[in-house]
Amino acid sequence: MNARTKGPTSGPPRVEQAAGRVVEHVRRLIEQGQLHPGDRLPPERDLAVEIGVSRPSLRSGLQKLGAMGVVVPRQGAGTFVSDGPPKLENSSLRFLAALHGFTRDDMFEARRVLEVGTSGLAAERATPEQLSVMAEEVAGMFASLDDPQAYLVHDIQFHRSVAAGSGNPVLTTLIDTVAEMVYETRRLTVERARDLRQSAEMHRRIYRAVKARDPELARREMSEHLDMARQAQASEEREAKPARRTTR
Amino acid sequence: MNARTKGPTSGPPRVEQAAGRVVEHVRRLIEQGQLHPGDRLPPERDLAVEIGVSRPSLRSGLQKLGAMGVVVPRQGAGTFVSDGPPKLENSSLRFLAALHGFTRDDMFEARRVLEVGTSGLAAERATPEQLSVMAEEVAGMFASLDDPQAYLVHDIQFHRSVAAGSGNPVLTTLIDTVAEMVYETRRLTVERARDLRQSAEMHRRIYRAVKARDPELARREMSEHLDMARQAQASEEREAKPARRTTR
DNA sequence: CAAGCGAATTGGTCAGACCTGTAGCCGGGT
DNA sequence: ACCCGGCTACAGGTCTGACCAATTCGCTTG
Repeated sequence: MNARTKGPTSGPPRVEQAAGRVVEHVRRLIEQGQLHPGDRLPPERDLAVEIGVSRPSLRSGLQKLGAMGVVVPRQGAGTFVSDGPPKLENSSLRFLAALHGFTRDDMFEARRVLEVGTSGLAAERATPEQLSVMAEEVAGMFASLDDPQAYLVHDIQFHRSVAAGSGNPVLTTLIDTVAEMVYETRRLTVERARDLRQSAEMHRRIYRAVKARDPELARREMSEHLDMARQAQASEEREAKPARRTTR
Repeated sequence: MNARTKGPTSGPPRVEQAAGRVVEHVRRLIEQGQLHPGDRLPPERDLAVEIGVSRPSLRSGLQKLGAMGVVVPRQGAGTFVSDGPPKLENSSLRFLAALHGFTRDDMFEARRVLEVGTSGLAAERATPEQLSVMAEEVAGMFASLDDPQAYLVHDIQFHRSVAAGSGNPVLTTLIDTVAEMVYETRRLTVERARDLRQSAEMHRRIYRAVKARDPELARREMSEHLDMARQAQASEEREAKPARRTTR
């Protein structure tokens, strides 16, 4: 029975997973410099032949790459290598949070470690252009003290600009990933925020420390700010749903 | 049921991606506590019917979840919710590195920001058990000064134990992800390492600072150590391929 | 020459079939 | 009575082939 004619192809016991082969193949193309951000991949039908797997398998592999944020498919147009800012798929952290019970405080703490260190680096290296972006965002915050949602956008952008000022894309990516999760929650509660002016003031102090090239001060201000922000959000949440327990 | 008869007439622009639906469905199961780490998912054929997509589409979704490290398929047995330590798929960072040209120094710097902050937290909170794990790994390092590969394993485990000592799973996960990439390279060059004794000595100093509950000192020692490690690896690499010219 | 239309291209999905690996049942041998 | 071997149902892994939906772009037409 086992000796019966093999299936449609010469398929020997391939231990290689088809989807995995696809990922490997694309990785090789990228690492060999044959594929750059923004490039279009070959059509699925061609690529499937090229790699030697069926189209459904190829598609599984592309889904995998899509989940990693490496490629972006556009129906009717093709599949493209991601060209936006580097970003780990945030849903990944979401799942880990749900599976292992990460708390909001854990997130905030991780963010604090990341951003405190990064703000110090930014104070050492931020370019004048980057500094001016920070300044604009601070101004934007002061200009939208009566519009919490708009304020939140400037808040996010300010932190991104500080991260960018460090000149380290790895740190920028990590901060984006963690911060996004925090902000996702915040968006729902920010309407209840008070003391937006005080928050804007703290951002301005961070900016001034960075501009003054004082890493130590920048770290201290950032640390203080994030600690305050954590408490603020906790209080907003308590107010929003006093009976809400931790979503385990 | 719900036969989505998509007649050419009433066809509403259902942009719902099949694979996306699968991910959403599983996420809901997890967040509702109906699926815990280690659990087995329903068979693909059943799950496909339950969600209302075809099996190939379901499989695409599962690949996506697999790429995020949420589920682990085992041929013949079933698909299981990951129960190991939380971990972002490292290949994700590999791709970002290849796509956006992250350098080894960028990685080391990110690691330094993460681990310096985390070692401070560990100094404040590590439990006696965690401290003893750290001590064991330090001992392991001293015991394998003449076996670079074995030394490297203890090195890795020591850093993990310090991260664990912070009690913050988010930080632990992030450090694992970044560190893994660094070690991946290191494994190839560690044979050329010199000064393993000095490295072990530095680890011991970190351990003593953590045990002494001195966050400031722990941070300083960790920072110094990682800076030294970065230089060591750079020198190992230069030695490994001195004739390597611009191949890019 | 410009606007509009339709065919070719390309991703998105489905259905059915077959192979391979795993785990548990069951019988025979010890 | 116990243990070991093969057998079988189950579950994941893959393929073929087809059709739908969105986009692009060349071609026709006013």
